Amino acid sequence: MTIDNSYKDKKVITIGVVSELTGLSERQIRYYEERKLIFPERKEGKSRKYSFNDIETLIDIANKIEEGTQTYEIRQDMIKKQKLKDEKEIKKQMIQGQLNAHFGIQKKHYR
Amino acid sequence: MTIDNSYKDKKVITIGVVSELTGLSERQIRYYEERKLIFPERKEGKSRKYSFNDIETLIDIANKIEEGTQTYEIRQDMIKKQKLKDEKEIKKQMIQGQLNAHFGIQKKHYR
DNA sequence: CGTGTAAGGAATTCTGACACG
DNA sequence: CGTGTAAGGAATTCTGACACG
Repeated sequence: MTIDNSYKDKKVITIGVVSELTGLSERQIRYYEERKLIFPERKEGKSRKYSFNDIETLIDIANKIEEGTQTYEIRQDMIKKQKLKDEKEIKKQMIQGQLNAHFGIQKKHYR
Repeated sequence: MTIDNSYKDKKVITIGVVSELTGLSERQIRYYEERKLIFPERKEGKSRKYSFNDIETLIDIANKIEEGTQTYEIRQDMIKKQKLKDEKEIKKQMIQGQLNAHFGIQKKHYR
């Protein structure tokens, strides 16, 4: 689940290819960026570069819009989901911290 | 080993990005194509598109050339390796065929 | 042989704006 | 609100060629 993100997350695809792959117009793709739904990379005033992950996100966005969802709502949902994810991560780290405090040093004995 | 080739093999990257990612000049990248070492995709007279796999291949090529290997030799090696791979695949299928001929139908009884 | 470069053209991408609904 | 489009400019890519070694 955390393996091979190397390719999926690399922002290397131009908007033309993204358009072909998603079936969306370049106008739509740029607009969803304006509405803060996707975040292509841009080096020194150059052209936008997208990742395979961005493409999947775009397909999800397109589906939701077809269902009548507004970009604002989509954004709220994305923020909410991210928040939940962050909280889980923090909890996980806290529990790990507790465990380490109690058993961290002893661990060495087992190995 | 056969999972997630979906991204690695998709030809979606322009030559400019490939150049950045490999450190090779566009001239070099096009030349290696001329020497049949890489095979970008081109739709209707459009620009070349490369995959992440192509990028890895290019890095290997660059290393070999630095060592003094000529493009012709690199190509021969690639052909040889491909041949070995094909032969293994055929053998595998033949053995599978034999097994199926003997036990193929009975398999159903076990399940 | 492998690579650089200048040349001219074609295709791509970008932005800001007007339009419609 | 979400999307199309024409407009003009900038950046990208392409090919064939000459150059060097």
